[in-house]
Amino acid sequence: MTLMSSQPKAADRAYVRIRDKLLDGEYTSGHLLSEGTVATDLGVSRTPVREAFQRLQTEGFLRVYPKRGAVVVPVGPDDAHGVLQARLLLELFALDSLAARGPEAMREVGSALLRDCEEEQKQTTPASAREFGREFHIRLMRAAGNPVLGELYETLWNRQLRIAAAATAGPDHAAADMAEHAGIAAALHDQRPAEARELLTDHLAGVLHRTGFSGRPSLPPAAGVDGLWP
Amino acid sequence: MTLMSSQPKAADRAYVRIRDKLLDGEYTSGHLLSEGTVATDLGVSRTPVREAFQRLQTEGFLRVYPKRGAVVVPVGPDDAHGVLQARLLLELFALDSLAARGPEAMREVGSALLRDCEEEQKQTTPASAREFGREFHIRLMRAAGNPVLGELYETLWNRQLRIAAAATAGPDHAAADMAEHAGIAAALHDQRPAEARELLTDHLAGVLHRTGFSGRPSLPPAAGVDGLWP
DNA sequence: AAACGCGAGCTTGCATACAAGCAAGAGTGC
DNA sequence: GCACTCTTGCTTGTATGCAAGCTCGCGTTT
Repeated sequence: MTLMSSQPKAADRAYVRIRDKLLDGEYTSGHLLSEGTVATDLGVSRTPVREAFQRLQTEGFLRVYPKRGAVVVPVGPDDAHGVLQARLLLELFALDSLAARGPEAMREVGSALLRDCEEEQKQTTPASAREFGREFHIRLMRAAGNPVLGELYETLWNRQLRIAAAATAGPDHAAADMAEHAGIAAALHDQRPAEARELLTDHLAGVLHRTGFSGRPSLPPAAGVDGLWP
Repeated sequence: MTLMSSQPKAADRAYVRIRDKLLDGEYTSGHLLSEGTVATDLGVSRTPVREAFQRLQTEGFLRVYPKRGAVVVPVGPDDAHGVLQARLLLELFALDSLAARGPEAMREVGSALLRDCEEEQKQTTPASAREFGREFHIRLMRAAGNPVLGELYETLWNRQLRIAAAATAGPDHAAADMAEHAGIAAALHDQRPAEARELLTDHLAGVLHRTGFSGRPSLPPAAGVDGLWP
């Protein structure tokens, strides 16, 4: 009889451990790592590691070269800006969808988020703060009512983990994040969608800035509206 | 010496063949298929099939249940509407980004797309039409200049393949698609971004409608603009 | 007759063995 | 000294063996 009850699969454990090593900088950008070495490093066979490599490749962490190995893809300013712009596009869409569903929907979602923000602020740890940020934005995204975009956003979040890693590693940017989250939730609760939009834009700009990158994510204006072309 | 020169990996072949079987309806929605049967069916071992299953799961074709098998996820009206709305969001963003880059950028991209549209129309086959549609929209998306969103869009396209399969299988919806594509390209070429936006919206609505689903994909208005809440 | 238990046959998950490809370096011929 | 080749060690890709889990149905028991 086995002592382990309902153990998560070795492939999942390998995925998490490798991802953490990537986020902690143990595997540095540009480094070439092989299935075999990682497998012996984790104490498992190559098969689960291979599975984890594929997941990490689809999420943008690794790039697997046939018969060569997998390189840790470096994350640069372009990637950071691209991810934040994508988040801005999707999350503003979520806000607009929520607003279009009516004031009571906004109030409901806003109050729930606000309550959990306060709950988290009571006793927060770096780990819980990181997890809360993920929950906050994913719940906001789900409020749009489009499951397809919700799933897309989750992969997007995994992509930005490496970018955000630098941020959460800093002083306590978590506090700033939390305050901005609460502000967005409050604006939703008070049914001021325009303010929520501005606060969200500022929040993502803040995230980008706190990670050490310059610039400010923005979306292009709707093409063809008066004034775009004189 | 081996007769096969630079053979693509068996895993890739398995992926394509399984995906085609899914698109052709050989594997019907809700059907439970196992690695072993598919492996013997394709004449390879379970390992490449397993790899293909994972890819197909991330793309929304299959859902793998531990120790049970993989079920072909059914695609319903909600999925169709969600995918088309997501496409609308991303592609309108691409148009706006392109317009923001200036008139000459629009003209350049539009003329290139228009030229290839005419090239395709000269001699088209069902297979080439399907491939051309993919190329058209992906190139449009890449014109936005955000690689992250570009990759996201590709996964989105793979997701909509099952939805579009019904459409391309129909009479000759390909002709309608092609005409609408050309219209969008022409609007870009003539530097009328507002018209391009409308034509793209109509095009996606047409795709949804031709697949047998009702409704029309739309985006919510920007929240907080005057008139949203009286 | 009904309910319970348990084993057969399926499945996946992981480890390992084997083949093939790529790169770099040692060695040889010039 | 230089160039060329071949070997050696690494890597991935695929097949296979084995253990464990989940279902279902048959047999036994009550």
